[in-house]
Amino acid sequence: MPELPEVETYVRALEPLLTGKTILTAEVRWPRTIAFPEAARFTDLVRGRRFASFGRRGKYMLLGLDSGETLIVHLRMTGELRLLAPAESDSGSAVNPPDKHTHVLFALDTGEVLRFRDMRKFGRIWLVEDTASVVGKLGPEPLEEAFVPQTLAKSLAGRKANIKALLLNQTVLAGVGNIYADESLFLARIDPRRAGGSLNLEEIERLHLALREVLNAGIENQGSSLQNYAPPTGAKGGFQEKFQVFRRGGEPCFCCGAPINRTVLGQRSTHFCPDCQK
DNA sequence: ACCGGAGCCTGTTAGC
DNA sequence: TGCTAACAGGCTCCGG
Repeated sequence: MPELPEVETYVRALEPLLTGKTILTAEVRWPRTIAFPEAARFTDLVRGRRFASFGRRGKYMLLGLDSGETLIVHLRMTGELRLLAPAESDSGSAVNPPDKHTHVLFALDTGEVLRFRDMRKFGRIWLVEDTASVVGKLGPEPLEEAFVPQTLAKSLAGRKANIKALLLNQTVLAGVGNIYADESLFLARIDPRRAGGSLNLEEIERLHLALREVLNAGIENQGSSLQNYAPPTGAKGGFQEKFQVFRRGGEPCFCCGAPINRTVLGQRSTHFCPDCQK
């Protein structure tokens, strides 16, 4: 569920917490979490490395190390990173022992421990020299200036899949997930069931603007906190308070009062106003 | 090239 | 009240 605004919030929070700190050791408890390289090699390679840079591509966090390699973290649905103070991070500590959902631990030179937890075990971590091997196929960043309506128009041209499914497709656009897809389509007043290729230029311009507005509003509110997501500082995001349609099936549209429709598109629950969105 | 569906996971919720 | 089944949704893989 962490999407672009949540991951951006995460990276901004991690930067001051981790900059300049060194990984003494890493422990992998659920090897499948490490997508690349093999877990034993992963722990070898990160040992003694210092956090040097912080970035994001789509829903991927890019944590640059002083070796030149990049630690890439994808939280998928329920992943989280927590930095624990020395007093509470002692592995034998009764204060705050790692639970069964803690899959990777990084002991830092400050005595702190960075824990990767993930209830659903979908989250993944890579250590690569070339980030393109992981994020190279992603579509454009929706908040960068290079992303213009024409970019979107090219990706949608001739596509028969519904626009909702295409917005979730990370090769069309990087970083949009179920929440921000539904909210953007509502703001753009476009029916999520429409074939991507059926949108005219004016609708694509509306959608382009809506995507940027909704994603920026998400970042300004530090993301959306539903069941599982909270930034590493522990403070919760607030964008869930601003939802117009997401998880509002059956409730009245804030714009026209019609009950919000809930259906499934692209294997995802989809929420829209049948009157406002055409 | 494109599209839709299965599978990966487990805690929470809905329904009998 | 207690059990089971559906649901949540990020992504990859596979068949058509």
